[in-house]
Amino acid sequence: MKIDPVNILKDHSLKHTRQRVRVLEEIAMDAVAISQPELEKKLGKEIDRVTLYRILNTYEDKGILHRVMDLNGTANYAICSPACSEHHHHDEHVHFNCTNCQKIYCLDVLIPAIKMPKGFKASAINTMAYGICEKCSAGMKAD
Amino acid sequence: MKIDPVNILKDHSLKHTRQRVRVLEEIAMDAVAISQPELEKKLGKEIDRVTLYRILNTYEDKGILHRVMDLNGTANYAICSPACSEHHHHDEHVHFNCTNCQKIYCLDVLIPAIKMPKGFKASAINTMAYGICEKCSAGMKAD
DNA sequence: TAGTAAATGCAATTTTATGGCATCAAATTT
DNA sequence: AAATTTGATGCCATAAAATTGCATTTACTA
Repeated sequence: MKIDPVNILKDHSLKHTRQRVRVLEEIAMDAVAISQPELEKKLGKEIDRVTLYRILNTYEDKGILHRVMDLNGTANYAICSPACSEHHHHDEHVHFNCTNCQKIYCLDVLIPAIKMPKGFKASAINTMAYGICEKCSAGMKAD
Repeated sequence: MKIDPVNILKDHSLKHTRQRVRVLEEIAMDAVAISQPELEKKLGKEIDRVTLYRILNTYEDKGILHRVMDLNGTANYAICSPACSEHHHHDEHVHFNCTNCQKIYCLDVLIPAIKMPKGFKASAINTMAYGICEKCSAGMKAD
């Protein structure tokens, strides 16, 4: 799927700014989710720290990015599927957090249906697998 | 299952201190996981903030507690099953995070087996469902 | 019960996140 | 195209969360 930052912004009636485009470019670059600290390291020279926070929040609110927490409670971001809309995310695939390189992958595997106990009404579900990713198990540095 | 803080400490060759016992008591009290901030609020008068951090870390390392992250990246703690041991957690049940009262429940539902893509080796897996818990959907305050 | 090893509490520091506000840039209107 | 309006950005200050170092206290051992 081709990512076009300009159209994404237009579709969500967000102003087209250099900073917003850069953030989307950076996140779309990898097939994996990228963490807030990593983004900050990559973009820190061109985008203010505070602006980055605000852009990420806006994108999450609008359903452009989805946020996944890793083991350390650090936020990781990935592009949402087109099914996502404002205030309603559909990232119902399994995520994989490599314990070696820390990267988070969006796997092309759906989360199996889970029967909830009586009284519990689930509206979203999230599965994270932890282990070694393909790159790391192949012995190459994933960075 | 009956929780006996003193025995738990003994079993893991940890010194028996007032603070450590209190933390275990507090966490064992509820069937739900309790967040670090909540613990801090409850124990702040009797246990120093830093000590609480250290105790929780120790417990997690030893496999006494397992830590679950909620949507906001806040750490939540629950007593591990007896199968947990040092550096090897087995909390392979589904968690439920109520979006109303914020509590995290350990459901008595196992995480379904998930087929990993070629090259990905999962050693642990974690599923969190988000929605309304039984207490909140029954219209009562869960606090 | 004296000695030792470890846990606690406190102060200081670091890291991470948020809020206010002046300035600047993008879209809109004329 | 220039002016106007709307909102995004950057910087400053502040708040909140987490970590480190060290003196003191506490639990276990001999």
